Amino acid sequence: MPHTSHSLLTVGEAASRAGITVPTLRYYEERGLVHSQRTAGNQRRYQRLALRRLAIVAAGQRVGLSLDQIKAALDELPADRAPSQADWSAMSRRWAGLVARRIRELQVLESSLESCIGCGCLSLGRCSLINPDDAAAEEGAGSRWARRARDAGT
Amino acid sequence: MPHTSHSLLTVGEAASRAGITVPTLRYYEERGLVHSQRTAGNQRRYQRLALRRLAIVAAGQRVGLSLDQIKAALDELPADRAPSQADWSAMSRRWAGLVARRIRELQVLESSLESCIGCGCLSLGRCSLINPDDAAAEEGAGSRWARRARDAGT
DNA sequence: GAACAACCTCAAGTCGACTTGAGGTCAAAT
DNA sequence: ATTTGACCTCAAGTCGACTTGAGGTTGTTC
Repeated sequence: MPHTSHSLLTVGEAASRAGITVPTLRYYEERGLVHSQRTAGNQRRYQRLALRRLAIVAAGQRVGLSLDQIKAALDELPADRAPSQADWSAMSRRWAGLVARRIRELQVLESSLESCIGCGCLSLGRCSLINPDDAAAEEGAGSRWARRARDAGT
Repeated sequence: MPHTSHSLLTVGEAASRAGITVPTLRYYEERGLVHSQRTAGNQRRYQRLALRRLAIVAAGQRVGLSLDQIKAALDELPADRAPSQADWSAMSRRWAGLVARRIRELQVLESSLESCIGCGCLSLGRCSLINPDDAAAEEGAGSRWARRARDAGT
Protein backbone atom coordinates (compact mmCIF):
# COMPACT_ATOMS: atom_id res chain seq x y z
CA MET A 1 0.00 0.00 0.00
CA PRO A 2 1.11 3.49 -0.72
CA HIS A 3 1.48 5.40 2.50
CA THR A 4 -1.33 7.84 2.68
CA SER A 5 0.12 10.93 4.26
CA HIS A 6 1.72 12.72 1.34
CA SER A 7 0.42 15.86 -0.19
CA LEU A 8 0.22 14.07 -3.50
CA LEU A 9 -2.49 11.52 -4.05
CA THR A 10 -2.39 8.35 -6.12
CA VAL A 11 -5.19 7.61 -8.59
CA GLY A 12 -6.80 5.26 -6.16
CA GLU A 13 -6.75 7.79 -3.34
CA ALA A 14 -7.96 10.62 -5.49
CA ALA A 15 -10.71 8.54 -7.03
CA SER A 16 -12.01 7.27 -3.75
CA ARG A 17 -11.95 10.71 -2.20
CA ALA A 18 -13.81 12.07 -5.16
CA GLY A 19 -16.29 9.24 -5.03
CA ILE A 20 -15.58 7.96 -8.51
CA THR A 21 -13.80 4.92 -9.90
CA VAL A 22 -10.20 4.86 -11.00
CA PRO A 23 -11.05 4.37 -14.68
CA THR A 24 -13.44 7.28 -14.46
CA LEU A 25 -10.77 9.48 -13.01
CA ARG A 26 -8.40 8.51 -15.79
CA TYR A 27 -11.14 9.20 -18.25
CA TYR A 28 -11.69 12.64 -16.78
CA GLU A 29 -8.02 13.33 -17.03
CA GLU A 30 -7.97 12.22 -20.63
CA ARG A 31 -10.82 14.64 -21.23
CA GLY A 32 -8.81 17.42 -19.65
CA LEU A 33 -10.97 17.90 -16.58
CA VAL A 34 -8.13 17.23 -14.17
CA HIS A 35 -4.40 17.08 -14.46
CA SER A 36 -1.73 15.08 -12.74
CA GLN A 37 1.98 14.83 -12.39
CA ARG A 38 3.78 11.57 -12.99
CA THR A 39 6.27 9.73 -10.84
CA ALA A 40 9.52 8.44 -12.24
CA GLY A 41 7.68 5.16 -12.77
CA ASN A 42 4.91 6.86 -14.76
CA GLN A 43 2.25 6.71 -12.12
CA ARG A 44 -0.19 9.56 -11.66
CA ARG A 45 0.06 11.83 -8.64
CA TYR A 46 -2.62 14.39 -7.93
CA GLN A 47 -2.43 17.61 -6.03
CA ARG A 48 -5.10 18.34 -3.48
CA LEU A 49 -6.40 20.96 -5.82
CA ALA A 50 -7.48 18.19 -8.15
CA LEU A 51 -10.07 17.15 -5.60
CA ARG A 52 -11.64 20.52 -5.82
CA ARG A 53 -11.81 20.26 -9.57
CA LEU A 54 -13.38 16.84 -9.27
CA ALA A 55 -15.91 18.22 -6.85
CA ILE A 56 -16.73 20.89 -9.38
CA VAL A 57 -17.20 18.19 -11.98
CA ALA A 58 -19.67 16.43 -9.71
CA ALA A 59 -21.48 19.68 -9.02
CA GLY A 60 -21.65 20.44 -12.72
CA GLN A 61 -23.15 17.07 -13.36
CA ARG A 62 -25.77 17.72 -10.74
CA VAL A 63 -26.49 20.98 -12.49
CA GLY A 64 -27.01 18.95 -15.63
CA LEU A 65 -23.97 19.95 -17.66
CA SER A 66 -22.04 17.76 -20.06
CA LEU A 67 -18.39 17.08 -19.42
CA ASP A 68 -17.53 19.44 -22.23
CA GLN A 69 -19.46 22.23 -20.62
CA ILE A 70 -17.86 21.52 -17.30
CA LYS A 71 -14.47 21.51 -18.91
CA ALA A 72 -15.21 24.88 -20.43
CA ALA A 73 -15.98 26.21 -16.98
CA LEU A 74 -12.91 24.64 -15.46
CA ASP A 75 -10.72 25.98 -18.23
CA GLU A 76 -11.45 29.46 -16.98
CA LEU A 77 -10.11 28.63 -13.58
CA PRO A 78 -6.35 28.57 -13.04
CA ALA A 79 -5.10 25.02 -13.56
CA ASP A 80 -2.72 24.76 -10.67
CA ARG A 81 -3.57 27.53 -8.31
CA ALA A 82 -6.61 28.08 -6.20
CA PRO A 83 -9.12 30.12 -8.17
CA SER A 84 -9.51 33.75 -7.29
CA GLN A 85 -12.74 34.81 -5.78
CA ALA A 86 -13.61 36.59 -8.99
CA ASP A 87 -13.12 33.43 -11.07
CA TRP A 88 -15.08 31.46 -8.65
CA SER A 89 -18.01 33.72 -8.26
CA ALA A 90 -18.31 34.21 -12.00
CA MET A 91 -18.60 30.48 -12.43
CA SER A 92 -21.04 30.10 -9.57
CA ARG A 93 -23.15 32.87 -10.95
CA ARG A 94 -23.34 31.30 -14.40
CA TRP A 95 -24.24 27.93 -13.00
CA ALA A 96 -26.77 29.41 -10.66
CA GLY A 97 -28.39 30.98 -13.70
CA LEU A 98 -28.60 27.62 -15.40
CA VAL A 99 -30.04 25.99 -12.36
CA ALA A 100 -32.59 28.73 -11.92
CA ARG A 101 -33.66 28.32 -15.49
CA ARG A 102 -34.06 24.59 -15.17
CA ILE A 103 -36.04 25.06 -12.01
CA ARG A 104 -38.38 27.39 -13.80
CA GLU A 105 -38.85 24.86 -16.58
CA LEU A 106 -39.68 22.17 -14.11
CA GLN A 107 -42.07 24.42 -12.26
CA VAL A 108 -43.99 25.02 -15.43
CA LEU A 109 -44.16 21.29 -15.88
CA GLU A 110 -45.18 20.85 -12.29
CA SER A 111 -48.09 23.17 -12.56
CA SER A 112 -49.15 21.49 -15.77
CA LEU A 113 -49.13 18.19 -13.99
CA GLU A 114 -51.02 19.60 -11.08
CA SER A 115 -53.74 20.93 -13.24
CA CYS A 116 -53.81 17.57 -14.96
CA ILE A 117 -54.42 15.73 -11.76
CA GLY A 118 -57.99 16.77 -11.71
CA CYS A 119 -58.72 17.54 -15.30
CA GLY A 120 -59.28 14.14 -16.75
CA CYS A 121 -57.91 15.53 -19.97
CA LEU A 122 -60.39 13.71 -22.08
CA SER A 123 -59.91 16.16 -24.86
CA LEU A 124 -56.47 16.87 -26.13
CA GLY A 125 -57.15 20.49 -26.80
CA ARG A 126 -57.26 21.68 -23.22
CA CYS A 127 -54.39 20.00 -21.51
CA SER A 128 -51.29 22.01 -20.92
CA LEU A 129 -49.19 18.93 -20.37
CA ILE A 130 -50.24 17.49 -23.65
CA ASN A 131 -50.11 20.81 -25.43
CA PRO A 132 -46.99 22.38 -24.06
CA ASP A 133 -46.60 24.82 -26.94
CA ASP A 134 -47.34 27.82 -24.83
CA ALA A 135 -45.50 26.57 -21.81
CA ALA A 136 -42.39 25.54 -23.70
CA ALA A 137 -42.39 28.44 -26.09
CA GLU A 138 -38.76 29.13 -25.36
CA GLU A 139 -37.65 25.74 -26.58
CA GLY A 140 -35.17 26.32 -29.36
CA ALA A 141 -33.00 23.82 -31.16
CA GLY A 142 -33.11 20.54 -29.37
CA SER A 143 -33.23 21.90 -25.89
CA ARG A 144 -34.51 18.63 -24.67
CA TRP A 145 -32.72 19.16 -21.44
CA ALA A 146 -29.91 16.78 -21.03
CA ARG A 147 -30.70 14.62 -18.10
CA ARG A 148 -27.62 13.39 -16.49
CA ALA A 149 -27.98 11.44 -13.39
CA ARG A 150 -24.92 10.17 -11.79
CA ASP A 151 -25.57 7.31 -9.51
CA ALA A 152 -22.92 7.98 -6.99
CA GLY A 153 -23.42 4.50 -5.75
CA THR A 154 -20.78 2.64 -3.80
CA MET B 1 -48.86 13.34 -50.96
CA PRO B 2 -51.18 11.20 -48.96
CA HIS B 3 -54.42 13.06 -48.45
CA THR B 4 -54.45 14.47 -45.00
CA SER B 5 -58.01 14.36 -43.82
CA HIS B 6 -58.54 10.83 -42.60
CA SER B 7 -58.95 9.87 -39.01
CA LEU B 8 -55.93 7.61 -39.37
CA LEU B 9 -52.52 9.17 -39.67
CA THR B 10 -49.54 7.97 -41.65
CA VAL B 11 -46.13 7.77 -40.00
CA GLY B 12 -45.12 11.01 -41.56
CA GLU B 13 -48.21 12.82 -40.37
CA ALA B 14 -48.06 11.39 -36.89
CA ALA B 15 -44.37 12.11 -36.55
CA SER B 16 -44.64 15.68 -37.69
CA ARG B 17 -47.61 16.34 -35.45
CA ALA B 18 -45.75 14.86 -32.54
CA GLY B 19 -42.67 16.88 -33.39
CA ILE B 20 -40.40 13.90 -33.85
CA THR B 21 -38.83 12.23 -36.86
CA VAL B 22 -40.26 9.25 -38.64
CA PRO B 23 -37.47 6.92 -37.57
CA THR B 24 -37.96 8.05 -34.00
CA LEU B 25 -41.63 7.27 -34.17
CA ARG B 26 -40.88 3.83 -35.56
CA TYR B 27 -38.37 3.39 -32.79
CA TYR B 28 -40.95 4.33 -30.18
CA GLU B 29 -43.34 1.86 -31.67
CA GLU B 30 -40.71 -0.83 -31.59
CA ARG B 31 -40.21 -0.02 -27.93
CA GLY B 32 -43.91 -0.39 -27.32
CA LEU B 33 -44.65 3.24 -26.54
CA VAL B 34 -47.20 3.58 -29.32
CA HIS B 35 -49.10 1.16 -31.47
CA SER B 36 -50.38 1.27 -35.02
CA GLN B 37 -52.57 -0.60 -37.41
CA ARG B 38 -51.29 -1.60 -40.82
CA THR B 39 -52.77 -1.08 -44.26
CA ALA B 40 -53.10 -3.92 -46.71
CA GLY B 41 -49.74 -2.75 -48.06
CA ASN B 42 -48.10 -2.96 -44.64
CA GLN B 43 -47.91 0.73 -43.96
CA ARG B 44 -48.51 2.10 -40.49
CA ARG B 45 -51.68 3.98 -39.66
CA TYR B 46 -52.08 5.70 -36.32
CA GLN B 47 -55.18 6.60 -34.41
CA ARG B 48 -55.49 10.10 -33.01
CA LEU B 49 -55.04 8.58 -29.62
CA ALA B 50 -51.46 7.80 -30.55
CA LEU B 51 -50.74 11.51 -30.58
CA ARG B 52 -51.76 11.73 -26.99
CA ARG B 53 -49.44 8.91 -26.09
CA LEU B 54 -46.64 10.60 -27.97
CA ALA B 55 -47.33 13.79 -26.09
CA ILE B 56 -47.09 11.85 -22.87
CA VAL B 57 -43.75 10.50 -24.02
CA ALA B 58 -42.52 14.02 -24.60
CA ALA B 59 -43.79 15.14 -21.23
CA GLY B 60 -42.12 12.21 -19.55
CA GLN B 61 -38.85 13.11 -21.17
CA ARG B 62 -39.18 16.62 -19.87
CA VAL B 63 -39.81 15.16 -16.46
CA GLY B 64 -36.56 13.29 -16.91
CA LEU B 65 -37.79 9.74 -17.28
CA SER B 66 -36.27 7.03 -19.45
CA LEU B 67 -38.31 5.50 -22.21
CA ASP B 68 -38.68 2.40 -20.11
CA GLN B 69 -40.16 4.35 -17.27
CA ILE B 70 -42.47 6.17 -19.62
CA LYS B 71 -43.52 2.88 -21.12
CA ALA B 72 -44.32 1.60 -17.67
CA ALA B 73 -46.56 4.59 -17.12
CA LEU B 74 -48.23 4.21 -20.50
CA ASP B 75 -48.78 0.53 -19.92
CA GLU B 76 -51.14 1.41 -17.13
CA LEU B 77 -53.27 3.46 -19.43
CA PRO B 78 -55.69 1.69 -21.76
CA ALA B 79 -54.00 1.10 -25.10
CA ASP B 80 -56.83 2.04 -27.40
CA ARG B 81 -59.33 3.92 -25.34
CA ALA B 82 -59.02 7.30 -23.78
CA PRO B 83 -57.68 6.96 -20.25
CA SER B 84 -60.13 7.35 -17.43
CA GLN B 85 -59.74 10.32 -15.21
CA ALA B 86 -58.55 8.04 -12.45
CA ASP B 87 -55.78 6.58 -14.61
CA TRP B 88 -54.80 9.95 -15.72
CA SER B 89 -54.68 11.69 -12.44
CA ALA B 90 -52.75 8.85 -10.83
CA MET B 91 -50.07 9.21 -13.46
CA SER B 92 -50.01 12.96 -13.20
CA ARG B 93 -49.71 12.76 -9.48
CA ARG B 94 -46.77 10.37 -9.62
CA TRP B 95 -44.98 12.47 -12.15
CA ALA B 96 -45.68 15.63 -10.25
CA GLY B 97 -44.02 14.02 -7.26
CA LEU B 98 -40.92 13.27 -9.28
CA VAL B 99 -40.78 16.77 -10.61
CA ALA B 100 -41.26 18.26 -7.19
CA ARG B 101 -38.44 16.18 -5.86
CA ARG B 102 -36.12 17.17 -8.66
CA ILE B 103 -37.00 20.79 -8.11
CA ARG B 104 -36.11 20.52 -4.45
CA GLU B 105 -32.76 19.01 -5.36
CA LEU B 106 -32.01 21.79 -7.75
CA GLN B 107 -33.04 24.37 -5.20
CA VAL B 108 -30.53 22.97 -2.76
CA LEU B 109 -27.93 23.24 -5.45
CA GLU B 110 -29.05 26.72 -6.26
CA SER B 111 -28.63 27.95 -2.76
CA SER B 112 -25.24 26.32 -2.60
CA LEU B 113 -24.23 28.17 -5.71
CA GLU B 114 -25.60 31.39 -4.37
CA SER B 115 -23.64 31.15 -1.23
CA CYS B 116 -20.62 30.32 -3.36
CA ILE B 117 -20.92 33.46 -5.36
CA GLY B 118 -19.49 35.50 -2.59
CA CYS B 119 -17.54 33.01 -0.60
CA GLY B 120 -14.36 32.61 -2.54
CA CYS B 121 -14.28 29.06 -1.34
CA LEU B 122 -10.59 29.10 -0.83
CA SER B 123 -10.85 26.29 1.60
CA LEU B 124 -12.57 23.14 0.61
CA GLY B 125 -13.98 22.48 4.03
CA ARG B 126 -16.54 25.22 4.06
CA CYS B 127 -18.14 25.14 0.71
CA SER B 128 -21.49 23.45 0.41
CA LEU B 129 -21.17 23.09 -3.33
CA ILE B 130 -17.92 21.31 -2.97
CA ASN B 131 -19.07 19.35 0.05
CA PRO B 132 -22.60 18.42 -0.77
CA ASP B 133 -22.77 15.69 1.85
CA ASP B 134 -24.81 17.69 4.26
CA ALA B 135 -26.93 19.28 1.59
CA ALA B 136 -27.76 15.93 0.06
CA ALA B 137 -28.15 14.29 3.41
CA GLU B 138 -31.86 13.87 2.97
CA GLU B 139 -31.33 11.58 0.04
CA GLY B 140 -31.96 8.00 1.01
CA ALA B 141 -30.20 4.98 -0.42
CA GLY B 142 -28.26 5.87 -3.52
CA SER B 143 -30.31 7.18 -6.39
CA ARG B 144 -29.28 10.75 -7.08
CA TRP B 145 -32.54 11.52 -8.70
CA ALA B 146 -34.82 8.84 -9.90
CA ARG B 147 -33.68 7.55 -13.18
CA ARG B 148 -32.15 4.20 -12.73
CA ALA B 149 -34.76 3.35 -10.20
CA ARG B 150 -35.67 -0.26 -10.52
CA ASP B 151 -39.02 0.58 -9.13
CA ALA B 152 -39.68 1.97 -12.55
CA GLY B 153 -43.14 2.12 -11.14
CA THR B 154 -43.41 5.57 -12.60
C1' DG C 1 -49.71 3.36 -66.30
C1' DA C 2 -45.79 5.85 -65.07
C1' DA C 3 -43.78 9.00 -61.94
C1' DC C 4 -42.36 9.88 -57.45
C1' DA C 5 -42.85 10.91 -52.72
C1' DA C 6 -43.62 8.41 -48.86
C1' DC C 7 -43.41 4.15 -47.01
C1' DC C 8 -41.16 -0.61 -45.54
C1' DT C 9 -37.24 -3.66 -43.04
C1' DC C 10 -32.95 -4.62 -41.24
C1' DA C 11 -28.34 -3.42 -40.12
C1' DA C 12 -25.08 -0.50 -38.68
C1' DG C 13 -23.42 3.93 -36.94
C1' DT C 14 -23.25 7.87 -33.40
C1' DC C 15 -22.74 10.23 -29.06
C1' DG C 16 -21.81 10.82 -24.15
C1' DA C 17 -20.07 8.84 -20.31
C1' DC C 18 -18.29 5.34 -18.78
C1' DT C 19 -16.84 0.15 -17.81
C1' DT C 20 -14.26 -4.06 -18.81
C1' DG C 21 -10.44 -6.73 -20.31
C1' DA C 22 -5.85 -8.09 -21.64
C1' DG C 23 -1.25 -7.86 -20.86
C1' DG C 24 2.39 -5.72 -18.50
C1' DT C 25 4.91 -2.45 -14.70
C1' DC C 26 5.72 -0.13 -10.03
C1' DA C 27 6.40 0.26 -5.14
C1' DA C 28 5.73 -0.71 -0.17
C1' DA C 29 6.06 -4.36 3.01
C1' DT C 30 8.06 -8.62 4.39
C1' DA D 1 14.50 -10.32 -3.13
C1' DT D 2 10.11 -11.43 -3.56
C1' DT D 3 5.48 -10.83 -3.15
C1' DT D 4 1.32 -8.45 -3.88
C1' DG D 5 -1.75 -4.91 -4.63
C1' DA D 6 -1.96 -0.77 -7.04
C1' DC D 7 -0.74 1.05 -11.13
C1' DC D 8 0.06 1.57 -16.47
C1' DT D 9 -1.81 1.65 -21.70
C1' DC D 10 -4.71 0.57 -25.30
C1' DA D 11 -8.70 -1.50 -27.21
C1' DA D 12 -13.12 -2.79 -27.09
C1' DG D 13 -17.69 -3.13 -24.98
C1' DT D 14 -22.11 -1.06 -22.94
C1' DC D 15 -26.27 1.63 -22.51
C1' DG D 16 -29.91 4.83 -23.92
C1' DA D 17 -31.84 7.13 -27.47
C1' DC D 18 -31.60 7.86 -31.61
C1' DT D 19 -29.84 8.57 -36.74
C1' DT D 20 -28.22 6.93 -41.23
C1' DG D 21 -28.00 3.87 -45.03
C1' DA D 22 -29.06 0.33 -48.35
C1' DG D 23 -32.28 -1.83 -51.00
C1' DG D 24 -37.01 -2.55 -51.97
C1' DT D 25 -42.49 -1.50 -51.91
C1' DT D 26 -46.88 1.42 -51.81
C1' DG D 27 -50.19 4.63 -53.12
C1' DT D 28 -51.73 9.01 -54.92
C1' DT D 29 -51.45 11.90 -58.80
C1' DC D 30 -51.06 13.20 -63.69
